Amino acid sequence: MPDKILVEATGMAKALGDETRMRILALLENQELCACQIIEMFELANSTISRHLAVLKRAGLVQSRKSGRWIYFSWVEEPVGNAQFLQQWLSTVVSQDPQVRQDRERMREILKIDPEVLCRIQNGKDCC
Amino acid sequence: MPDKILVEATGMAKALGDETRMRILALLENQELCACQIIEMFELANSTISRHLAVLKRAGLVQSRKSGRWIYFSWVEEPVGNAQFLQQWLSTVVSQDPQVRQDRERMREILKIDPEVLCRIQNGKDCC
DNA sequence: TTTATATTTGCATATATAGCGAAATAAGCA
DNA sequence: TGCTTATTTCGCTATATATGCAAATATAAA
Repeated sequence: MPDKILVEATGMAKALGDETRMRILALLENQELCACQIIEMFELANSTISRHLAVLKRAGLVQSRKSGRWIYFSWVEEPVGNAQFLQQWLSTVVSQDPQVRQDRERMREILKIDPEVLCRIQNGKDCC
Repeated sequence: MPDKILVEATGMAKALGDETRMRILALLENQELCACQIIEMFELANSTISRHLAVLKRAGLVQSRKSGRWIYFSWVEEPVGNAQFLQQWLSTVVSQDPQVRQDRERMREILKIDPEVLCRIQNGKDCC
């Protein structure tokens, strides 16, 4: 629990002030996802998504854990202070948003694909 | 109540993602202030503060009213949706922050000064 | 109407950040 | 030990935005 709560809060707000990051957080609400699954969701370079995830992590909004070859991201468990409040806010936001609903449907399809296949597509030399 | 809640939420988060704007909001929590009083608080050009206030207003976090020569800013009354949630969050944030406490003490002093005098100082030709 | 003045807008600059591709890192696997 | 590969970091460009100064706008006062 930091001393400068306002500074921490500002940093978190800044992290939330990007639509892509908001959508990433929406996907992570109830489940953890590995980077390649999130990358597959957006039409952005994997390096870009990686950066967004780093921003969210640095702000204290998500956590990550390594498992085998993959890194899984999720909302921070048992949040306190600002993180707790903002998670509650996000829950209400994402529950109402049509874009989020659409993203989640698409994520259900992505989850059916073996992560190995996803990564091969994303990193393979077989370009468009 | 907009359709794209996530977009609105992102816009509000972006508006909150600046320390000066956070401190302005903290000052406005329980009282309305005219622009010149807020300007006096920060060592920034009056145009800069004006711009910050415009950002907060456009995001739906503050409102303004004209009275005579001055324009008074305040938190939106009877907020709904995102604004309501964020006001609650801000209330908890600002209640704990030392910087905010310091700002408020200083604002008490500023409020003792006649706004006419403040504006004369801020706009007068008698520069440093 | 003319003058004074509170706030905003326009223009210019500096910094921050989102984006991509390529190279680097790190972690299994053979 | 090498080899493969999931993710991150680096170098770069383009866009966004925070800032100040000066001009414009809007309102009150004379």
